[in-house]
Amino acid sequence: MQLTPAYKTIFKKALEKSSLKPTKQREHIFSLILNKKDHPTADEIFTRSRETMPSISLATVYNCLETLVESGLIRQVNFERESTRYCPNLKPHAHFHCKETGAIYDVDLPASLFDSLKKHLPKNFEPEQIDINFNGSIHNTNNHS
Amino acid sequence: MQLTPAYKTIFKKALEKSSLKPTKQREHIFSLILNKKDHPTADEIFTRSRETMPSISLATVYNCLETLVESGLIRQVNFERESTRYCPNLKPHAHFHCKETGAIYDVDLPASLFDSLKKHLPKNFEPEQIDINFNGSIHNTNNHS
DNA sequence: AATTAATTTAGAATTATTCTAATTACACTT
DNA sequence: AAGTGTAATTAGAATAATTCTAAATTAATT
Repeated sequence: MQLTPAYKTIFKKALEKSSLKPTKQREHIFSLILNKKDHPTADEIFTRSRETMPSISLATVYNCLETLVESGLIRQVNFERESTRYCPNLKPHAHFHCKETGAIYDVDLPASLFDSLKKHLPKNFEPEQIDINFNGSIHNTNNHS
Repeated sequence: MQLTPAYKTIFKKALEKSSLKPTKQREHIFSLILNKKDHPTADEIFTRSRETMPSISLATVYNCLETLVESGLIRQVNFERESTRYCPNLKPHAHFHCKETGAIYDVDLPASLFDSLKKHLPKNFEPEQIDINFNGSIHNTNNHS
């Protein structure tokens, strides 16, 4: 679990901007999320972290995730009242939640779609974040090939 | 807290379709949500319910809300990991969550926007529900009038 | 009225997350 | 290199929304 030099710079810059320190734990958790692009929960991240950093605590995982979100390095994803999940994809996208398997998929969307959504807000509403979540199922395409 | 005859019919029909019974408690909670179109939490609904139905229990409120959602009579709204809120507006719309006051506003959207969102899904993804949530703040328009 | 299944109820249990207070690590000065 | 001050980490307790459990009640049907 290592950050590439490029990401290491991004990581340090983002934290410095909020005068937060680039600690071992924060870097470790950031690299874990970057290197396996699923949408893990805090608890899953805790379990994965301990494999290579056995002394880390669950509270630290929660703390680090909070600072990474604040710094804009990762995003939170919430479906209904399930555990919060974390996502390193910072491009404009939505999420699809399969109600059968519980899996979450990124769905890339053009920025223009987000813009046209914003147009429907009253003029004095200032959105900072737009979350688009699909809930449904995934059909098995038996295409007889 | 009374349902109009028209809503009473809608209420009964919707429950019958899932072979659920139109009980006093379910009707009471449905009418409470319809008559005050904010976005109350289960606990707020519990408190309001007790004013006119003092014997109702919190578990029943949760049970009733679940059946009303299943029957398609109301919608759930979730913001981050705050308490689930409930919404009687069944027209296609999004929600705006003000991070300063915590208030939630309905934002009407044309059905066409939901359609164009769906076009970005892989063909075998079948969405049942699309949630669009704005998070931000509301600017004070000091228009010197 | 009797039967059966669904619903309600109170309170216990669960679970994700946050809080608390103590310890540790780090940056900066001397 | 030692001392100082602030931020971060840690373990475990606390919180809060929700779900579960088992008993009691209600409603629909024979």
